[in-house]
Amino acid sequence: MRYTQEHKAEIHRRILAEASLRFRRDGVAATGVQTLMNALGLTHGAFYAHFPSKDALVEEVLRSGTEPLDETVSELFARRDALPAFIDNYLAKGHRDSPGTGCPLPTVSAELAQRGRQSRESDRIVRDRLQRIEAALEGDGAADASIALLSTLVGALLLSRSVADSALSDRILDGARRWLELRFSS
Amino acid sequence: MRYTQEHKAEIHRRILAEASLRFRRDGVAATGVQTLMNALGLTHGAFYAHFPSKDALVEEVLRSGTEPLDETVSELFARRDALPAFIDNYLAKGHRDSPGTGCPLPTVSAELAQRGRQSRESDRIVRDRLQRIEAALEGDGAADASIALLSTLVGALLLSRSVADSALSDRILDGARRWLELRFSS
DNA sequence: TGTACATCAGTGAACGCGCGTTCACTGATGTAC
DNA sequence: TGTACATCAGTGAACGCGCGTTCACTGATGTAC
Repeated sequence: MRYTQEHKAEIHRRILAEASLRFRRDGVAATGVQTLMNALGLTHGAFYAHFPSKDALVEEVLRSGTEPLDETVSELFARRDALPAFIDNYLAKGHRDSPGTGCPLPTVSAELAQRGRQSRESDRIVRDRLQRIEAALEGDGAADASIALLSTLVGALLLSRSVADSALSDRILDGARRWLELRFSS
Repeated sequence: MRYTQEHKAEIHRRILAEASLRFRRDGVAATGVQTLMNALGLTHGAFYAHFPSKDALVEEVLRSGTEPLDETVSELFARRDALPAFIDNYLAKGHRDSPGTGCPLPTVSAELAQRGRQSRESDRIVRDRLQRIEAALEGDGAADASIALLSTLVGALLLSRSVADSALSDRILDGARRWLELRFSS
Protein backbone atom coordinates (compact mmCIF):
# COMPACT_ATOMS: atom_id res chain seq x y z
CA MET A 1 0.00 0.00 0.00
CA ARG A 2 1.19 3.50 -0.72
CA TYR A 3 1.03 6.15 1.97
CA THR A 4 1.19 9.95 2.13
CA GLN A 5 4.37 11.84 3.03
CA GLU A 6 2.70 12.82 6.31
CA HIS A 7 2.12 9.18 7.10
CA LYS A 8 5.76 8.32 6.46
CA ALA A 9 6.96 11.24 8.60
CA GLU A 10 4.60 10.14 11.37
CA ILE A 11 5.93 6.55 11.33
CA HIS A 12 9.51 7.88 11.29
CA ARG A 13 8.67 9.99 14.35
CA ARG A 14 7.06 7.04 16.13
CA ILE A 15 10.10 4.81 15.49
CA LEU A 16 12.34 7.52 16.94
CA ALA A 17 10.15 7.96 20.02
CA GLU A 18 9.83 4.24 20.69
CA ALA A 19 13.57 3.69 20.15
CA SER A 20 14.42 6.64 22.39
CA LEU A 21 12.38 5.04 25.17
CA ARG A 22 13.68 1.51 24.66
CA PHE A 23 17.33 2.47 24.18
CA ARG A 24 17.26 4.18 27.57
CA ARG A 25 15.08 1.61 29.35
CA ASP A 26 16.40 -1.67 27.89
CA GLY A 27 19.69 -0.65 26.30
CA VAL A 28 20.65 -0.18 22.66
CA ALA A 29 22.05 -3.69 22.18
CA ALA A 30 19.03 -5.31 23.84
CA THR A 31 16.58 -3.42 21.60
CA GLY A 32 16.20 -5.48 18.45
CA VAL A 33 14.93 -3.99 15.19
CA GLN A 34 12.26 -6.69 15.09
CA THR A 35 11.00 -6.06 18.64
CA LEU A 36 11.05 -2.31 18.07
CA MET A 37 9.00 -2.44 14.87
CA ASN A 38 6.58 -5.03 16.26
CA ALA A 39 5.89 -2.64 19.15
CA LEU A 40 4.62 -0.17 16.52
CA GLY A 41 2.49 -2.81 14.81
CA LEU A 42 4.89 -3.14 11.87
CA THR A 43 7.30 -5.79 10.64
CA HIS A 44 11.09 -5.48 10.78
CA GLY A 45 11.53 -5.13 7.02
CA ALA A 46 9.73 -1.78 7.02
CA PHE A 47 12.44 -0.35 9.27
CA TYR A 48 14.80 0.08 6.31
CA ALA A 49 12.33 2.30 4.50
CA HIS A 50 12.97 4.81 7.31
CA PHE A 51 16.59 4.32 8.40
CA PRO A 52 19.62 2.95 6.52
CA SER A 53 20.81 1.00 9.58
CA LYS A 54 20.36 0.54 13.31
CA ASP A 55 23.49 2.64 13.90
CA ALA A 56 21.86 5.51 11.99
CA LEU A 57 18.81 5.20 14.25
CA VAL A 58 20.99 5.38 17.37
CA GLU A 59 22.67 8.50 16.06
CA GLU A 60 19.36 10.16 15.15
CA VAL A 61 17.80 9.28 18.53
CA LEU A 62 20.63 11.09 20.32
CA ARG A 63 20.52 13.99 17.87
CA SER A 64 16.76 14.44 17.96
CA GLY A 65 16.73 14.73 21.73
CA THR A 66 15.13 12.72 24.48
CA GLU A 67 11.54 13.77 25.02
CA PRO A 68 10.02 14.59 27.39
CA LEU A 69 13.21 15.12 29.35
CA ASP A 70 14.67 17.98 27.31
CA GLU A 71 11.53 20.06 27.75
CA THR A 72 11.63 19.48 31.50
CA VAL A 73 15.27 20.53 31.59
CA SER A 74 14.49 23.71 29.64
CA GLU A 75 11.53 24.55 31.85
CA LEU A 76 13.55 24.03 34.99
CA PHE A 77 16.35 26.30 33.86
CA ALA A 78 13.87 28.98 32.81
CA ARG A 79 12.77 29.36 36.40
CA ARG A 80 14.38 31.38 39.12
CA ASP A 81 15.09 28.40 41.36
CA ALA A 82 16.44 26.40 38.43
CA LEU A 83 19.26 24.52 40.12
CA PRO A 84 17.54 23.14 43.26
CA ALA A 85 14.59 21.98 41.16
CA PHE A 86 16.93 20.39 38.62
CA ILE A 87 18.83 18.51 41.33
CA ASP A 88 15.59 17.43 42.96
CA ASN A 89 14.16 16.14 39.72
CA TYR A 90 17.33 14.38 38.66
CA LEU A 91 17.74 12.51 41.92
CA ALA A 92 14.04 11.67 42.29
CA LYS A 93 13.08 8.03 42.74
CA GLY A 94 10.81 8.42 39.75
CA HIS A 95 13.82 9.22 37.59
CA ARG A 96 15.72 6.22 38.93
CA ASP A 97 12.76 3.92 38.30
CA SER A 98 11.91 5.22 34.81
CA PRO A 99 15.12 5.28 32.79
CA GLY A 100 13.07 5.13 29.60
CA THR A 101 11.94 8.74 30.01
CA GLY A 102 15.07 9.94 31.79
CA CYS A 103 18.55 11.27 31.15
CA PRO A 104 20.41 9.46 28.34
CA LEU A 105 23.84 10.02 29.88
CA PRO A 106 23.81 7.18 32.42
CA THR A 107 22.03 4.91 29.94
CA VAL A 108 22.63 5.33 26.20
CA SER A 109 25.87 7.35 26.37
CA ALA A 110 27.27 5.03 29.04
CA GLU A 111 26.43 1.96 26.98
CA LEU A 112 27.99 3.38 23.80
CA ALA A 113 31.12 4.35 25.76
CA GLN A 114 31.47 0.82 27.12
CA ARG A 115 31.31 -0.53 23.58
CA GLY A 116 33.89 2.04 22.46
CA ARG A 117 31.31 3.68 20.17
CA GLN A 118 31.29 7.22 21.52
CA SER A 119 28.94 9.54 19.67
CA ARG A 120 29.56 13.23 19.10
CA GLU A 121 25.96 13.65 20.22
CA SER A 122 26.94 12.68 23.77
CA ASP A 123 29.40 15.56 23.71
CA ARG A 124 26.62 17.89 22.65
CA ILE A 125 24.35 16.75 25.49
CA VAL A 126 27.15 17.01 28.07
CA ARG A 127 28.16 20.49 26.87
CA ASP A 128 24.53 21.64 26.89
CA ARG A 129 23.95 20.48 30.46
CA LEU A 130 27.26 21.89 31.69
CA GLN A 131 26.50 25.25 30.07
CA ARG A 132 23.05 25.49 31.67
CA ILE A 133 24.37 24.56 35.10
CA GLU A 134 27.34 26.91 34.83
CA ALA A 135 25.01 29.77 33.87
CA ALA A 136 22.85 29.07 36.92
CA LEU A 137 25.90 29.03 39.20
CA GLU A 138 27.38 32.27 37.88
CA GLY A 139 30.41 32.62 40.13
CA ASP A 140 34.13 31.95 40.39
CA GLY A 141 34.96 28.34 39.70
CA ALA A 142 31.55 27.79 38.17
CA ALA A 143 33.11 25.74 35.37
CA ASP A 144 34.62 23.17 37.73
CA ALA A 145 31.54 23.26 39.92
CA SER A 146 29.21 22.52 37.01
CA ILE A 147 31.36 19.53 36.05
CA ALA A 148 31.34 18.24 39.61
CA LEU A 149 27.60 18.74 39.94
CA LEU A 150 26.71 16.97 36.70
CA SER A 151 29.14 14.15 37.58
CA THR A 152 27.53 13.72 41.00
CA LEU A 153 24.05 13.59 39.51
CA VAL A 154 24.98 11.04 36.84
CA GLY A 155 27.06 8.96 39.26
CA ALA A 156 24.42 8.89 42.00
CA LEU A 157 21.67 7.92 39.56
CA LEU A 158 23.87 5.18 38.11
CA LEU A 159 24.86 3.81 41.52
CA SER A 160 21.25 3.91 42.75
CA ARG A 161 20.27 1.81 39.74
CA SER A 162 23.21 -0.57 40.19
CA VAL A 163 22.47 -1.83 43.69
CA ALA A 164 19.95 -4.55 44.46
CA ASP A 165 19.09 -3.33 47.97
CA SER A 166 16.36 -0.69 47.60
CA ALA A 167 17.17 0.85 51.00
CA LEU A 168 20.78 1.41 49.91
CA SER A 169 19.52 2.76 46.59
CA ASP A 170 17.29 5.28 48.37
CA ARG A 171 20.15 6.26 50.68
CA ILE A 172 22.36 7.03 47.68
CA LEU A 173 19.75 9.32 46.08
CA ASP A 174 18.81 11.04 49.35
CA GLY A 175 22.41 11.40 50.53
CA ALA A 176 23.61 12.89 47.27
CA ARG A 177 20.62 15.25 47.10
CA ARG A 178 21.05 16.51 50.68
CA TRP A 179 24.74 17.06 50.15
CA LEU A 180 24.29 18.86 46.83
CA GLU A 181 21.47 21.07 48.05
CA LEU A 182 23.58 22.08 51.02
CA ARG A 183 26.23 23.33 48.60
CA PHE A 184 24.27 24.55 45.62
CA SER A 185 21.03 25.98 47.00
CA SER A 186 20.57 29.65 47.86
CA MET B 1 44.32 -35.61 29.36
CA ARG B 2 43.98 -35.64 33.09
CA TYR B 3 45.45 -32.83 35.14
CA THR B 4 46.30 -32.23 38.78
CA GLN B 5 44.00 -30.32 41.15
CA GLU B 6 46.56 -27.51 41.16
CA HIS B 7 46.38 -27.29 37.39
CA LYS B 8 42.59 -27.05 37.46
CA ALA B 9 42.67 -24.37 40.17
CA GLU B 10 45.22 -22.43 38.13
CA ILE B 11 43.07 -22.53 34.98
CA HIS B 12 40.04 -21.49 37.05
CA ARG B 13 42.02 -18.56 38.38
CA ARG B 14 43.20 -17.57 34.92
CA ILE B 15 39.63 -17.65 33.53
CA LEU B 16 38.53 -15.38 36.39
CA ALA B 17 41.40 -12.94 35.83
CA GLU B 18 40.90 -12.78 32.06
CA ALA B 19 37.11 -12.40 32.44
CA SER B 20 37.55 -9.70 35.10
CA LEU B 21 39.68 -7.72 32.67
CA ARG B 22 37.47 -8.25 29.63
CA PHE B 23 34.16 -7.69 31.43
CA ARG B 24 35.40 -4.26 32.49
CA ARG B 25 37.18 -3.40 29.24
CA ASP B 26 34.80 -4.80 26.62
CA GLY B 27 31.61 -5.39 28.60
CA VAL B 28 30.02 -8.58 29.87
CA ALA B 29 27.71 -9.06 26.89
CA ALA B 30 30.50 -8.43 24.38
CA THR B 31 32.79 -11.00 26.03
CA GLY B 32 31.92 -14.37 24.51
CA VAL B 33 32.79 -17.65 26.18
CA GLN B 34 34.60 -18.72 23.02
CA THR B 35 36.72 -15.56 22.76
CA LEU B 36 37.50 -15.70 26.46
CA MET B 37 38.69 -19.31 26.42
CA ASN B 38 40.63 -18.87 23.17
CA ALA B 39 42.52 -16.02 24.84
CA LEU B 40 43.75 -18.59 27.37
CA GLY B 41 44.72 -21.07 24.66
CA LEU B 42 41.72 -23.33 25.34
CA THR B 43 38.49 -24.17 23.53
CA HIS B 44 35.06 -23.01 24.65
CA GLY B 45 33.86 -26.47 25.70
CA ALA B 46 36.40 -26.58 28.52
CA PHE B 47 34.73 -23.57 30.12
CA TYR B 48 31.96 -25.75 31.53
CA ALA B 49 34.43 -27.90 33.45
CA HIS B 50 35.10 -24.75 35.53
CA PHE B 51 31.81 -22.81 35.65
CA PRO B 52 28.20 -24.01 35.33
CA SER B 53 27.28 -20.98 33.20
CA LYS B 54 28.42 -17.56 32.05
CA ASP B 55 26.12 -15.98 34.67
CA ALA B 56 27.97 -17.92 37.37
CA LEU B 57 31.27 -16.54 36.03
CA VAL B 58 29.95 -12.96 36.16
CA GLU B 59 28.86 -13.48 39.75
CA GLU B 60 32.21 -15.00 40.77
CA VAL B 61 34.20 -12.26 39.02
CA LEU B 62 32.38 -9.62 41.08
CA ARG B 63 32.69 -11.69 44.27
CA SER B 64 36.36 -12.51 43.86
CA GLY B 65 37.30 -8.86 43.51
CA THR B 66 38.90 -6.87 40.76
CA GLU B 67 42.67 -7.15 40.88
CA PRO B 68 44.83 -5.17 40.94
CA LEU B 69 42.38 -2.39 41.82
CA ASP B 70 41.31 -3.68 45.25
CA GLU B 71 44.91 -3.83 46.46
CA THR B 72 45.48 -0.26 45.30
CA VAL B 73 42.35 0.88 47.12
CA SER B 74 43.46 -0.86 50.32
CA GLU B 75 46.95 0.60 50.09
CA LEU B 76 45.61 4.08 49.50
CA PHE B 77 43.31 3.96 52.51
CA ALA B 78 46.08 2.61 54.73
CA ARG B 79 48.01 5.84 54.24
CA ARG B 80 47.59 9.11 56.06
CA ASP B 81 46.64 11.08 52.97
CA ALA B 82 44.23 8.38 51.86
CA LEU B 83 41.48 10.52 50.37
CA PRO B 84 43.42 12.94 48.13
CA ALA B 85 45.46 10.06 46.72
CA PHE B 86 42.28 8.04 46.15
CA ILE B 87 40.60 10.91 44.31
CA ASP B 88 43.74 11.55 42.28
CA ASN B 89 44.04 7.92 41.27
CA TYR B 90 40.38 7.52 40.46
CA LEU B 91 40.24 10.57 38.20
CA ALA B 92 43.58 9.88 36.53
CA LYS B 93 43.66 9.69 32.73
CA GLY B 94 45.25 6.26 33.11
CA HIS B 95 42.13 5.04 34.91
CA ARG B 96 39.89 6.49 32.22
CA ASP B 97 41.93 4.87 29.47
CA SER B 98 42.31 1.45 31.11
CA PRO B 99 38.84 0.33 32.20
CA GLY B 100 40.04 -3.29 32.16
CA THR B 101 42.11 -2.77 35.30
CA GLY B 102 39.84 -0.13 36.84
CA CYS B 103 36.79 0.28 39.00
CA PRO B 104 33.96 -2.14 38.13
CA LEU B 105 31.20 0.27 39.18
CA PRO B 106 31.08 2.40 36.00
CA THR B 107 31.62 -0.69 33.84
CA VAL B 108 30.33 -4.09 35.01
CA SER B 109 27.84 -2.87 37.64
CA ALA B 110 26.51 -0.20 35.28
CA GLU B 111 26.06 -2.74 32.49
CA LEU B 112 24.28 -5.23 34.72
CA ALA B 113 22.00 -2.47 36.03
CA GLN B 114 21.07 -1.45 32.49
CA ARG B 115 20.09 -5.03 31.74
CA GLY B 116 18.07 -5.21 34.96
CA ARG B 117 20.41 -7.87 36.36
CA GLN B 118 21.62 -6.19 39.54
CA SER B 119 24.02 -8.31 41.54
CA ARG B 120 24.28 -8.29 45.34
CA GLU B 121 28.00 -8.06 44.73
CA SER B 122 27.62 -4.51 43.43
CA ASP B 123 26.02 -3.64 46.75
CA ARG B 124 29.01 -5.11 48.57
CA ILE B 125 31.47 -3.07 46.49
CA VAL B 126 29.47 0.15 46.92
CA ARG B 127 29.14 -0.39 50.69
CA ASP B 128 32.86 -1.14 50.99
CA ARG B 129 33.90 2.01 49.14
CA LEU B 130 31.40 4.19 51.02
CA GLN B 131 32.63 2.81 54.34
CA ARG B 132 36.29 3.49 53.56
CA ILE B 133 35.56 7.03 52.38
CA GLU B 134 33.31 7.76 55.34
CA ALA B 135 36.00 6.57 57.74
CA ALA B 136 38.53 8.88 56.07
CA LEU B 137 36.14 11.84 56.34
CA GLU B 138 35.28 11.30 60.03
CA GLY B 139 33.01 14.28 60.63
CA ASP B 140 29.38 15.39 60.76
CA GLY B 141 27.52 14.52 57.60
CA ALA B 142 30.29 12.13 56.56
CA ALA B 143 27.67 9.61 55.42
CA ASP B 144 26.12 11.98 52.88
CA ALA B 145 29.53 13.33 51.91
CA SER B 146 30.90 9.86 51.18
CA ILE B 147 27.90 9.15 48.94
CA ALA B 148 28.38 12.44 47.10
CA LEU B 149 32.11 11.86 46.71
CA LEU B 150 31.78 8.32 45.34
CA SER B 151 28.97 9.47 43.02
CA THR B 152 31.13 12.30 41.68
CA LEU B 153 34.05 9.98 41.02
CA VAL B 154 31.92 7.36 39.24
CA GLY B 155 29.98 9.99 37.30
CA ALA B 156 33.04 11.95 36.19
CA LEU B 157 34.85 8.80 35.05
CA LEU B 158 31.77 7.67 33.14
CA LEU B 159 31.24 11.05 31.49
CA SER B 160 34.92 11.34 30.59
CA ARG B 161 34.66 7.96 28.86
CA SER B 162 31.38 8.88 27.13
CA VAL B 163 32.53 11.90 25.18
CA ALA B 164 34.37 11.72 21.86
CA ASP B 165 36.26 15.00 22.27
CA SER B 166 39.41 14.24 24.26
CA ALA B 167 39.80 17.88 25.35
CA LEU B 168 36.30 17.81 26.87
CA SER B 169 37.10 14.44 28.44
CA ASP B 170 40.24 15.87 30.08
CA ARG B 171 38.30 18.93 31.27
CA ILE B 172 35.77 16.68 33.00
CA LEU B 173 38.45 14.73 34.88
CA ASP B 174 40.48 17.82 35.78
CA GLY B 175 37.46 19.90 36.73
CA ALA B 176 35.98 17.22 38.97
CA ARG B 177 39.36 16.57 40.60
CA ARG B 178 40.07 20.26 41.31
CA TRP B 179 36.60 20.75 42.74
CA LEU B 180 36.76 17.63 44.94
CA GLU B 181 40.27 18.33 46.22
CA LEU B 182 39.18 21.84 47.17
CA ARG B 183 36.46 20.34 49.35
CA PHE B 184 37.96 17.10 50.59
CA SER B 185 41.67 17.75 51.05
CA SER B 186 43.19 18.81 54.33
C1' DT C 1 56.65 -53.46 40.51
C1' DG C 2 53.59 -54.14 36.72
C1' DT C 3 48.96 -54.12 34.82
C1' DA C 4 44.05 -52.88 34.36
C1' DC C 5 40.81 -49.63 35.02
C1' DA C 6 38.62 -45.09 36.39
C1' DT C 7 38.83 -40.27 36.16
C1' DC C 8 37.98 -35.96 34.03
C1' DA C 9 40.05 -31.50 31.73
C1' DG C 10 39.92 -30.47 27.31
C1' DT C 11 38.27 -31.05 22.19
C1' DG C 12 35.33 -29.81 18.50
C1' DA C 13 30.98 -30.58 16.15
C1' DA C 14 26.35 -29.52 16.80
C1' DC C 15 22.03 -27.52 19.12
C1' DG C 16 18.51 -23.68 18.93
C1' DC C 17 18.22 -18.87 19.09
C1' DG C 18 18.09 -13.94 18.01
C1' DC C 19 20.62 -10.60 15.76
C1' DG C 20 21.00 -6.92 11.61
C1' DT C 21 20.21 -6.85 6.98
C1' DT C 22 18.53 -8.11 2.15
C1' DC C 23 15.16 -8.83 -1.24
C1' DA C 24 11.33 -10.33 -4.26
C1' DC C 25 6.90 -9.27 -3.79
C1' DT C 26 2.18 -6.86 -2.66
C1' DG C 27 -1.21 -3.54 -3.35
C1' DA C 28 -3.31 0.99 -2.31
C1' DT C 29 -2.76 5.42 -3.95
C1' DG C 30 -0.73 9.30 -6.73
C1' DT C 31 0.14 10.87 -11.40
C1' DA C 32 -0.04 11.12 -16.53
C1' DC C 33 -2.73 10.76 -20.42
C1' DT D 1 -13.79 11.83 -16.17
C1' DG D 2 -11.88 7.29 -16.92
C1' DT D 3 -7.91 4.32 -17.60
C1' DA D 4 -3.04 2.81 -17.46
C1' DC D 5 1.02 2.99 -15.19
C1' DA D 6 4.53 4.29 -11.56
C1' DT D 7 5.54 4.66 -6.85
C1' DC D 8 7.02 2.87 -2.53
C1' DA D 9 5.70 1.67 2.59
C1' DG D 10 5.14 -2.49 4.28
C1' DT D 11 5.42 -7.90 4.22
C1' DG D 12 7.70 -12.07 5.35
C1' DA D 13 11.07 -15.51 4.02
C1' DA D 14 15.84 -15.94 3.92
C1' DC D 15 20.95 -14.62 4.52
C1' DG D 16 25.19 -15.26 7.46
C1' DC D 17 26.72 -14.64 11.97
C1' DG D 18 27.87 -15.20 16.85
C1' DC D 19 25.84 -16.34 21.03
C1' DG D 20 25.52 -19.84 25.32
C1' DT D 21 25.23 -24.49 25.99
C1' DT D 22 25.42 -29.69 25.20
C1' DC D 23 27.66 -33.89 24.33
C1' DA D 24 30.19 -37.95 22.55
C1' DC D 25 34.74 -38.52 22.52
C1' DT D 26 40.05 -38.38 23.66
C1' DG D 27 43.91 -39.61 26.20
C1' DA D 28 47.30 -38.65 29.96
C1' DT D 29 47.51 -39.57 34.61
C1' DG D 30 45.97 -41.25 39.26
C1' DT D 31 44.45 -45.28 41.74
C1' DA D 32 43.53 -50.21 42.84
C1' DC D 33 45.02 -54.67 42.63
